[in-house]
Amino acid sequence: MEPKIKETAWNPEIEKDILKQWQDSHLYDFHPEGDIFVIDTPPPYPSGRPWHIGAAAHYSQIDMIARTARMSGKNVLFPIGIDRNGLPVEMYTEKKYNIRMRETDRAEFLKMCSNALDDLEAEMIEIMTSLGLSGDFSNYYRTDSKEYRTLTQSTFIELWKKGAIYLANRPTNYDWVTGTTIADAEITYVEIPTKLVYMKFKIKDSEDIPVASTRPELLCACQTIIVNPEDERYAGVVGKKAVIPLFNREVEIRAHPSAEKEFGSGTVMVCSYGDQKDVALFRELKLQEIVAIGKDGRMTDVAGPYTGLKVKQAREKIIEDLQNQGFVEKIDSINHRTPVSERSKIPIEIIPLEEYYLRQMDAVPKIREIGSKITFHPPMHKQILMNWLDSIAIDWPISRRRYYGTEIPIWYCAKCSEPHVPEPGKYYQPWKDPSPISKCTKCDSNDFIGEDRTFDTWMDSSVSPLFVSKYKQDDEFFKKTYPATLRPQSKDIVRTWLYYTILRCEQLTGKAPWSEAWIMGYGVDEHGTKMSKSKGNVVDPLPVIQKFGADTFRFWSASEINLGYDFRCSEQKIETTKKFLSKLWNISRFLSGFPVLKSGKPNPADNWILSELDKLVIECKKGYSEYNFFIPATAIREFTWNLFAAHYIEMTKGRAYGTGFSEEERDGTIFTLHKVLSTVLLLLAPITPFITDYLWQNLYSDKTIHNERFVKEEDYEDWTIFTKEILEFNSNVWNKKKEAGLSLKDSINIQIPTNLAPFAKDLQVMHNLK
RNA sequence: GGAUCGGUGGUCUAGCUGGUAGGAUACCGCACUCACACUGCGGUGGUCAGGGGUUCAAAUCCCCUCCGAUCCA
Repeated sequence: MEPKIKETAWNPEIEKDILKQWQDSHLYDFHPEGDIFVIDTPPPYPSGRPWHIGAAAHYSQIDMIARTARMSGKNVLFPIGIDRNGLPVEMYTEKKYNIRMRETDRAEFLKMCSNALDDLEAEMIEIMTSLGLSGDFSNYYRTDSKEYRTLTQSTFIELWKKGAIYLANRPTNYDWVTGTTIADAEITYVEIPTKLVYMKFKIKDSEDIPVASTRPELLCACQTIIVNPEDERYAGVVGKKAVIPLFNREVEIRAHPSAEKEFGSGTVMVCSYGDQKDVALFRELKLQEIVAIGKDGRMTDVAGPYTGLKVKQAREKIIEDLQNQGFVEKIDSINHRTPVSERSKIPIEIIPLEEYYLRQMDAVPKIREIGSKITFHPPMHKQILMNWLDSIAIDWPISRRRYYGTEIPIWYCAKCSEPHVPEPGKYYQPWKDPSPISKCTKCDSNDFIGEDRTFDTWMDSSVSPLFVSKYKQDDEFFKKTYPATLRPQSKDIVRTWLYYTILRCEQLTGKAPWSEAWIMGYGVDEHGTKMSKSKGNVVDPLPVIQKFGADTFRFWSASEINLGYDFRCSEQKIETTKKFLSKLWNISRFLSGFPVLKSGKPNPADNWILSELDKLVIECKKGYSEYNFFIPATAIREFTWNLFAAHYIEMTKGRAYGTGFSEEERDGTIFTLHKVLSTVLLLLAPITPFITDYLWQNLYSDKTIHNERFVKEEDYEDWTIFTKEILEFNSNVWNKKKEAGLSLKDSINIQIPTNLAPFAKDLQVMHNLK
């Protein structure tokens, strides 16, 4: 019999034609009716080349979720967005054009950022398309678009009017060279040779204690000394007052576990602010802050004789003075892990600045309640959210001294400084737009100054479920699509994106933004370490996909990634995954030589494989219901390769060809062969949409597989009790032949076990038994 | 300092409501050319991180220690 499929291997080039077929037929268009399933897709950030291979795997899996929902009969809204706000693109642009943001015209700088993003975005879209994502590419959105930024600003104005926003002075990371607050993400750590100075602090009625510090210039801002509670050396001085050298001010000595016994002297002076640890301790111990460093990077007047000196100069001078007055015990030279600004390369300072805050402290109990009702896949990652809720200590600072972000829509009265927000529903750029407010509500002045700061990008990202559901734009659509069904994302941004989204959506709508959250680990290199450009272990997904095809990449992703755990990315593993697609292809090629029969009377071997197939269907359904594609991928591969092809097809080949069997016996098998393959194709369709659609349309239908529904289990009589014995018998025969130096085709005399009597005829033909 | 996850043949991974440690890859050997060399069969290789406990029985449950990854401070 001539196989209908001619080629002997799956050719990934075919994917392009299939993709075109899908696009032309608008196969994945969303219809807002019936049973609706909304995915709150993460908009990826195009911060540079190449895109992370782990991200490509991530989006492949999100697509599997969409396809799973579609095959379960849902109408799926699978939006595609690109996140374009924030600092990384500013840094990318500065580097690319060798310019500095603050020395460039703002409008011009924004244009350059936007152009840079366009290029990076194009490649991202290309990867997403070629992966076969069934998302809505024709309406893809950008978080820096007028529409999106209008939403961010409108929701801010809404919350402003509810009194959820306030201005406060708090310690923030500050880069005094470029004059801006910076986020933790913009800080890098470098080892810098530093002097660790052991200073003598006097104590009343006790011996002096040594205090080691790398920041002696902050002595004037010291508010307490801490020692480890288990440190016997200092047990006697806890609770006593120590005198700060040079400044003669008294501070209390306290016990605190964050003091390391092994580091330096075992005592730590806590100053406002040497590092993030100091900030936490000031907050925890409710200490009064003393601002020692100004925005110009110089010591303030609390530094007494050191006022006006730059931090580095002040440090040198103070060490000299301490030595001259006998306060120095010794000085060690150490390499200190110092936080520096990624931009200016100088150590950052932590200084209090006035920024806008969004109230979140009072919302925590409500968020905890909402969070507990959201179904997490896998359930263990709900803990990340709950732990975070327990540790929230301050409100959310939302203003940033940056350019490429959504502008904070506030105008200040030039006379009395009273802040005014405009009406929601429009996009405002206060740094260049004329004031939409005509008269100050406080002093009647008509002169205004626009705010020049932008929002933290999470202010934009946290309203994504509202944007995709057309909040305040299309009420009818909103009612049908909000709350969304599921939020897919990676686990490292649970504390940010997931948390902020619940917070903001609850504040605005009073509801949870989705009922399910699907949390993925992330891609690490083949040795298990994080990929980063500096380490040079980044794998570019584009050539890998071009070389092996999207389906190979997708099947690798499904079979390699256990939901919620980190996964390793190795090109070699992706390559070997291709073998399975070849196996599937060749099984289909073999079956394509037989007519497709709609029914047949199954023989014992057919009953056996059909009941194994039923087991597989149940297993896959379990995996799909949890959106854990690792389960169906590995189960299908195991079944197809090691049961169906290796044993069942070999057992029934003779019968399928019909030599020495009745027509009824033959047709029962041909029916079963197609029944099994068509079921496997349906089960695989969400994972490998290209090859399954191609084979489906060549063998079973003139329509796409992607309009089909999942098969249901059929409750066959259970023949799986024979599985173990069949496998053992076959293996036994193959081994005996090998021992005897016979070819697999040669005849051999082996007794078929009585248990396997129902399969005797098939086994006899298969092994050419005497 | 806190949290989460992990430590199983050279490498990677499944098993973890306790009952002979499974698979992939690599390596070695053999075979066939039948839908498939992108094949089939077989083999070498493991004190399941270490220690203690519970049990007739522990990779699996409990405790401690060590190591790694990530996040938060």
